Amino acid sequence: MLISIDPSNGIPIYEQIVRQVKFNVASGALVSGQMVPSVRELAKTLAINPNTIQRAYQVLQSDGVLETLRGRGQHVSPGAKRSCVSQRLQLIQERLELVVEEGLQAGLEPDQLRASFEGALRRQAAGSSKLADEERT
Amino acid sequence: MLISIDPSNGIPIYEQIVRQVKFNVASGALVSGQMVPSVRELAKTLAINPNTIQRAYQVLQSDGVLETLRGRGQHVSPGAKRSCVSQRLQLIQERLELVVEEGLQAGLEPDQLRASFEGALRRQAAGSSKLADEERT
Amino acid sequence: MLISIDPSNGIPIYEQIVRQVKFNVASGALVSGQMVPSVRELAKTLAINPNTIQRAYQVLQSDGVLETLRGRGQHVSPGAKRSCVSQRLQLIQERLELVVEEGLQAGLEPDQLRASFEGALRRQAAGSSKLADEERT
Amino acid sequence: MLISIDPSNGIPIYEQIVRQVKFNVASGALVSGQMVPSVRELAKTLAINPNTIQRAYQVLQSDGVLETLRGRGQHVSPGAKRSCVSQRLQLIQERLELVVEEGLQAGLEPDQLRASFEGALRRQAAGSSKLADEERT
DNA sequence: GTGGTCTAGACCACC
DNA sequence: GTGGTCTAGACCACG
Repeated sequence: MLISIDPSNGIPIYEQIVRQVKFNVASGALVSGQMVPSVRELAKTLAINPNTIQRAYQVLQSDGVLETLRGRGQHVSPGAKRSCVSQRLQLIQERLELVVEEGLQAGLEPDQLRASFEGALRRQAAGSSKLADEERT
Repeated sequence: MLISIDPSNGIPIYEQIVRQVKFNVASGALVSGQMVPSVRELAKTLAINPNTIQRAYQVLQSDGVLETLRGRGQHVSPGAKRSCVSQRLQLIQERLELVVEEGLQAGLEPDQLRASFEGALRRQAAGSSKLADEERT
Repeated sequence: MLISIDPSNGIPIYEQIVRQVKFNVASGALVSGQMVPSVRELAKTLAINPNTIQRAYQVLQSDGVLETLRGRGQHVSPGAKRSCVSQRLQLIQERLELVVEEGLQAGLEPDQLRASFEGALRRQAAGSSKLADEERT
Repeated sequence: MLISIDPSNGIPIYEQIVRQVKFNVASGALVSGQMVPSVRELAKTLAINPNTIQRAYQVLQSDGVLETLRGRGQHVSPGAKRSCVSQRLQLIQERLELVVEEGLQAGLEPDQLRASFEGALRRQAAGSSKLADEERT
């Protein structure tokens, strides 16, 4: 599992952790039942106050992503992957809906929006395939 | 000009005002040279602290949307419309790019994304035309 | 609104606050839209660290009971009463179910349980009416 | 004797063990004089830290349920059954009292509570008789 | 004035 | 060793 924090980007640190853990669960980098680093350990590796990690883990617990095993630590709860993935897809859907709405409100024709969309798709596909190529080397 | 504030949606109130003024300029509801309400007046009609209006106007000034006429108040600067429109289109473009990127990262196929996009387009087109119909009555 | 804290009863302080606020909402002592004391104020009156109050309010927010109004404080969200009441009734129902289950498992006959239940009902009714009488004086 | 542990349900593991041993004594699955598994043995079968078993046994000793036989281990003390049964009945009584009290406080009428109680009784009776049927097969 | 975040350090129960 | 709670004090954005 890889977590990286940017303390100066406006998003609260605990929130960054929450998102990245959910992202890791959704992408399969963290599987159900797997232990996550202890509060103190993660705090040390990220050079962050343990309270902040604690808070992130609390949020993840109340979102049903983590479960604590008494005295042993925290692990990814069963079923977490499914909920994280569906959450993520729903988020994307909502944002797509929103940007389309704003585009139409701004006076863009559906065809103009469609062209922008296809352009974005081409650029991103190119970028990611380039990345994949680089990884292959 | 129509401005509506929601004090409990997380977005700072001054930011809500900035966005809605820019929106109104971009859509033509506010034209260059037109005076905007004074700080005190707007504060009273929105039932909001004058400091907040003041701050919103400051941001709009430094963004080149408003200009102070000494002793007479504020008016929409010449050329504001063009910059607001282009800002808006750029913002939409960026967000579209971003949501496409996330969708691909989440493992969606381009065709799935395209289907979501077309669905959103249909729904929004239907919604807005219905709204226009209602306005016509 | 009346909140009283017992720092030595095992239940975390923030949890005691959460429960009592929900209780007050359910009983109508706090109505939708009403402001609750500010974090600092409540902290002072209860002689408790503001962080602890903050935490209680956070929980109440994520439970949909409170909403923050930017820069002005927190108020009871619309619809909070309904959800608090239904939560409470559901809790009572679950506990009743549980105690009946345990009673039967312990070998008690339904009639014995019923007698205990009626006894409890009589005692509580007597106690509460006595209380009501005392309040009347 | 059957003991099952859930490390992620919030109740301390040693407490879960204490309850289940008392339950087994009350129900007759463990009779006075019968030896209980050694700390190490139970720790191994439950895959739990021996310290935890040790603590559970300590509590059971101070509650008068278990007795140490020097060098031979622990056995159920004489009279343990009676005290476990009475403890259990008292606990049930208390909880019934409490739930009735809360129900009345929540504004429920005695008749409503009674209806809930009878409903719970029916459901549990049905559930347990079905279980008994299944066991018979 | 308001809430929100973060740090530092302490204490506790549990395993 | 683990997580959970609490205190104290600081800083920030917002109104």
